[in-house]
Amino acid sequence: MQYLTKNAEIKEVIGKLAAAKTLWLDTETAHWNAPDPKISLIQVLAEPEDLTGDRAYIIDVLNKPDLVEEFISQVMENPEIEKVFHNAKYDVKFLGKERAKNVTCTYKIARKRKRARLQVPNLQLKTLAEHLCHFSNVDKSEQASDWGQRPLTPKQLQYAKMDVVYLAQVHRRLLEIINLAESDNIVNLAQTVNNNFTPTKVRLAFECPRLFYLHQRFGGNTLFLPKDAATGIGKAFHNLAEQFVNLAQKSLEFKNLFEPAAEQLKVEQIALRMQQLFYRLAFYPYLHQQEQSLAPGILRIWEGLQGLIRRWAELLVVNRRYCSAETVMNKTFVTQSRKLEHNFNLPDGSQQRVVGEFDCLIYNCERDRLCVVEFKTYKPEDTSAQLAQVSLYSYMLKEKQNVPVDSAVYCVLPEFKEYYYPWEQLENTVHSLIPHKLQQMRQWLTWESGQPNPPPSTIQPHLCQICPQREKCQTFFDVADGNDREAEPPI
DNA sequence: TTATGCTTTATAGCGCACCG
DNA sequence: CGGTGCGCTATAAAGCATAA
Repeated sequence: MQYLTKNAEIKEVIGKLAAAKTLWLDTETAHWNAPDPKISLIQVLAEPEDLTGDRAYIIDVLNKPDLVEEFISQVMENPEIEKVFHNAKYDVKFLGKERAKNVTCTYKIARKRKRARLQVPNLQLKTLAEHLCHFSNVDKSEQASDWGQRPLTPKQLQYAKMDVVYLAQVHRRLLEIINLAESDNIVNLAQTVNNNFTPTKVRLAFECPRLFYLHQRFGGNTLFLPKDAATGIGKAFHNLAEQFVNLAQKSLEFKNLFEPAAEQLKVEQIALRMQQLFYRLAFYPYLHQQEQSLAPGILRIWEGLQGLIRRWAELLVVNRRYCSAETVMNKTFVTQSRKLEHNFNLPDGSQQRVVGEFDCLIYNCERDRLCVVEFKTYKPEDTSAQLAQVSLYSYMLKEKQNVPVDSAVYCVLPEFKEYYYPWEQLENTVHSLIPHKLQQMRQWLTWESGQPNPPPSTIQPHLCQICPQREKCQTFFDVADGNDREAEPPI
């Protein structure tokens, strides 16, 4: 350690320090409690690998404002020199304030990273030196001693030199820790990409892996629509169907329909009354808040709703035998969160998360079964893919609540038609088909143009004729895999 | 494509920990 | 003691991802 008290040697050292790239600095002040504290020492370390403080300078600047000024102008103002302090604000107050350039504060760094990684009780330099570096028995007892006295005690000088040693080490460790944390963040960020599948995507992958691939990579439509593009019908229907459930549960008029004894209830009559009620309470108001442009579609929606209500009337009449008029609605229409998620174990040992939400959940008292309902507002072209989709809903709900769950698909347009899949049938589908399919889907998505084994085209040639991305599929896969199309079934 | 909800961003106030 | 500025919290707004 060099303890500098003579003006000439101090000036010489300041001149040397002015050429440094980085300096680790600390100051001691006298009379910190008084109205005008005075700076007493400037400790400087230019060689951070010094663990003993032997290479540290202790510059005595008590009552030497001209030397302080020289230090400020030569070192503090020089933006080429990085000045590292702990709680820099305090020291900089005595060393040029806003004139100081390129100042680093380890206290600030530590605060920024405290929550993320640092496991320390507090952020004092002493604590950081002990917890982050290999120092023990860091003595801070001199910190608040009288730095205005001369001569300074050996203990004070020892403390003064070690402070910058701790500072340099703590600074180095903090930078290491930051780098670690940031590279971790990058990794985490990269893994945040969407790697979930949904039952809808699984259905699509069953219908046509290529369409699934194109949609996933480039977006675009996925619906196999025959020709009449009945736009917006699906959304409107889903909304209205949900409104019906809400109304049925809340409105007394619906409840009153089921007051008579179960044997006296006639499905046709109930259905008609519910249709009328729904028309008056929900559909008519809906009609009038819509633009007239939907007029052609709106009629079809009403037809679909009538079919739906008719079907539900049957179910309600059955359920009425098992419960009261008050409870039949709440019992039949299960309104809980429709969101589902499940991690599937794949054949290759990995896992795949599937998330999704179903349309509607009903309960059949007679069968003592829940049933997930999926609405379709167009003619289904591939019922096995549809089965795959609803089997996922059933399975995921069953896993969540640990009761068997049936599935139904209501094709409400062009006329009401129901597909019903009892759980016993679905369970087998899920176990035998889904894990393999999920694994395939994952592989398909990693396929790049030019590689072998592209996602195969649908095995149902008639779908290609109504495929919404027919041209894209042809050009993309023709270029990528010229002779592959030859192997496909003729359309 | 659209509705929904979760995430990010914006804003502001406040307490607190740091230095000697 | 005293100045400071960061992070935490609460709240609101905007953006983004996602599901069908």
